[in-house]
Amino acid sequence: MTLATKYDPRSVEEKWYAYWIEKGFFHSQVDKGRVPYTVVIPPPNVTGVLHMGHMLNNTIQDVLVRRARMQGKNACWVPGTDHASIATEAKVVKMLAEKGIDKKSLSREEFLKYAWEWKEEHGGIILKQLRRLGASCDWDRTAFTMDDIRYESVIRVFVDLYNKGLIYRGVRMVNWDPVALTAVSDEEVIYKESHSKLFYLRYYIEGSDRYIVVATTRPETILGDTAVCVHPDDERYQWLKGKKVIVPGVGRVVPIIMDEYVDREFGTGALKITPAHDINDYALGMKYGLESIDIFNDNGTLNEKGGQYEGMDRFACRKQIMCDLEAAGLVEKTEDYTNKVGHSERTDAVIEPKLSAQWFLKMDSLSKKALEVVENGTIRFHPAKFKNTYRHWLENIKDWCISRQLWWGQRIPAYYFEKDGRTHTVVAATEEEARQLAAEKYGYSGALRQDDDVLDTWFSSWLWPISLFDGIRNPGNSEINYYYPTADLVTGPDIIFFWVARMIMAGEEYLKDVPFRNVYFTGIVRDKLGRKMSKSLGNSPDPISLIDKYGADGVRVGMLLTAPAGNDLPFDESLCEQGRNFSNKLWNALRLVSGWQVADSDSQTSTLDSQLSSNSVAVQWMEQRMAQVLEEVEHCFDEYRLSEALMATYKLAWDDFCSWYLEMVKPAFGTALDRETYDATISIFSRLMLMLHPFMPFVTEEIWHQLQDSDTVSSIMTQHMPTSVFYDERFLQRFDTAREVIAGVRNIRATRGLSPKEPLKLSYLATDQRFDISGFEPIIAKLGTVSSIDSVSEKPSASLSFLVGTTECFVPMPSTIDTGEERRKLLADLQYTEGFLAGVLKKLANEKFVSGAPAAVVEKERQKQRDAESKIAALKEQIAAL
RNA sequence: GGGAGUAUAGCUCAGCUGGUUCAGAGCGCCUGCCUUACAAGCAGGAGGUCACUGGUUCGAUCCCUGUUACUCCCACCA
Repeated sequence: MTLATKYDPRSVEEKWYAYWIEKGFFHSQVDKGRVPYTVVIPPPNVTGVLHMGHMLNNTIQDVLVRRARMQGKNACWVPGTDHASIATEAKVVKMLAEKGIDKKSLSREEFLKYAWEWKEEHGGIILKQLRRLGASCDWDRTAFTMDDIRYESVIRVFVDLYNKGLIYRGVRMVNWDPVALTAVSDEEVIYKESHSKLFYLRYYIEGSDRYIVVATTRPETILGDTAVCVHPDDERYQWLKGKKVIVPGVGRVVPIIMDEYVDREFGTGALKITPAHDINDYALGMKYGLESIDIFNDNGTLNEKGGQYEGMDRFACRKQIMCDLEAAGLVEKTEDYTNKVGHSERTDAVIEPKLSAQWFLKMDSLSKKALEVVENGTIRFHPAKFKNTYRHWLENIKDWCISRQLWWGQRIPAYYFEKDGRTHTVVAATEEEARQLAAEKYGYSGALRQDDDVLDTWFSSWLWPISLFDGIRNPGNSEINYYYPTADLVTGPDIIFFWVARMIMAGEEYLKDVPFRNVYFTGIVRDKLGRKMSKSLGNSPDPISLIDKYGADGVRVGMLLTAPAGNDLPFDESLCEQGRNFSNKLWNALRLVSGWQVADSDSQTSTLDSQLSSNSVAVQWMEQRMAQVLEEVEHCFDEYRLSEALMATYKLAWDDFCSWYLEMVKPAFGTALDRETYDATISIFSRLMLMLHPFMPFVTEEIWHQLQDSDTVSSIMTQHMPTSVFYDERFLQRFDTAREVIAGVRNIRATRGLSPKEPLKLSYLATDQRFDISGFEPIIAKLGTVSSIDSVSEKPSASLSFLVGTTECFVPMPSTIDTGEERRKLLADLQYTEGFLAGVLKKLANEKFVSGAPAAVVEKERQKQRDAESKIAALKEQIAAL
């Protein structure tokens, strides 16, 4: 069979992925005889499309999962999607608007029908895209945070936590998103620096022509002002005690209050109080019994309390009101000011603090346990620095606002009814149960009204590792018992609070155990300029086009090569190119090997390659080198250093295997390779594919198959990952010496203009016992094109030399050599070495060093001295010989 | 305002308990090569005061002080 010069990923990838699915290799089921290895995917938004962050994240998961599977573990990677309430609802609303349908004109049921249709149509694209990447998810288990099992789990948990007294409803100041028209949690508010203005407004004292100046960034909120506050110890304002002021432009008379909350240094030291629109003002309002005037509609426009500004948008109102105040002479001055303004994570709208009735989850007891398991190492973070972030958040945690004024999500199972002039609440999983409860507790049997709100998306995500195995509805079922806790979680540090911490809480609450043992935090994928990849910047490459261009293996390698845990990943397409080149390199190694003629030694001895003697040494070396790298790789995986593990394997394959090993055993043109070496080569090559398979699933499967007797094999996926065995370090070191000799010869050829084809006679001065190339002579001869290797006691005349360690090696000097150039080089080397020796001697002359340092260190220094001295002598001789 | 982290070759990063794995890797770059596996390649090579400053030590890229620069997280200063 002839193989194409270039590796073609496309056909190979399609073929093998279909094969893997067909054979059910990704599927896992409970098997008590095997150790489980579970990973749950961070569920992407159901309507999302794959971006580079997903690529990185899922590549890492796949590497871990495939490796575990090959280690004989029962690997189970559960995929799924998140309903992403706000994001998805916003998309559906937008889609409807494009069709000319206003959400407000629809009933809840009608809207949800559209939403589910949309989900069925557009949902799950991202999971299909993951297949292109090679993700070995157990697709039979694909879940959705709003499918029946997950929906019911969420509802049950809500009821349970309510019954435990951990969930309560209350009127609080919450973060209101005026675009999505819902409350959001503290974590969903992103504070961004913004260039705004600080306005200084005059508040006249009632019945006086004196005024005080108050600074504000939000002049429109004066419509809701119900007090002005100063510091009780502020000398400037003592005279204001008990006075009242007139809100500028509004005319309302409000009291002056005095409270230590006020920062005397800021602005004028006087603060306007708008209890309805600022969290701190709200607290002060409560403290002093102030009226709370809400001036906004839910969508951020002014309501009827806004008087003449009614119906205006809050920002338009800001401008207008300043205009009007200016005209009325009520503005003292305006300054540029930089402050942080909260934006909605989902809609980017400026968050409005708003007083409303919401559901909250108490965090005190939940967070305590969650902190403990990370502190005591039951769960390990990689990198560990995120423990700090985690601790800080949990120690300062506030109750979680879990209700959202949306329709797309799990509807809160709280039911209301009126009896005896009061509103009562019952919480139950179904309306039927709620009815019973109402009857039992309150003797009520009329109609119930269900709460309109749905739950925060994260209130379903936090159960993910449990609900995927139905561990909420069926506690103690065989799946949850077997697969939980999961092994590794791979996610971004940006959702450590949203998701990681809360999953830990849910795990402790419902299974009394952690949800995972390790958390691998990936970095953020950035572009070459260090900018975050985003749609608006247009700097995010489309992952699928990258796969089309470089192959899935190429892209995977590209992502992994520069992605140490927790570090941001400056993505550059050339990395994928490197990955693609590597695939191709492996492919061509296959082409080489499969083109070899093989001869059994007893039958066709005469046609065997004459270098046979070097082959067994080569095999021996490659085996040892592989064992060494396997050990290194195992160590890397233990510490979740995936990019290092890949790089070590990459070098083993490219440098050691291709550049050295294959060159060593490669038969001369027209000759055959002995059977023994051929078999060893196939074996080594195959194991190399196993080592690379977690990183590059497709190309390794393809090559591995071509290396086997095709009728006896199933898949590389079902093979066992090789493990490190004993290797002889001294042997490997001695081989490196031989490598240096070869490099030395090649260097001389390259720099002195010697033909690469003309054989050279090599000799060396055997003065240093560390220099031991015995057994490697045939290899040196072959790769260095050397016709003879001799140990000599004297430098041969008319020769060029190079040093390997302290040993001088020689090749005959060609007549064309430029002795002047040669002399300059040697002199420079001599000068450097003399300087080096001087440093060593100085150190040895230091009495404190000789007596203070360990004997071994001093001896090393003495060795350096001897080496330098002999090198200097050698260099001087060479110079003289010129 | 609080906390954490980073600073090593042109770029991205290793360097685990201070001492020949101490100055490394990959990419890039330079110079030769279309050597019958691979130019998506082969061979060779050049690049660094280990951010700056003091200190501890016989000895510091590594430990401690301080400085500077950048990054991230948290926080209700209008």
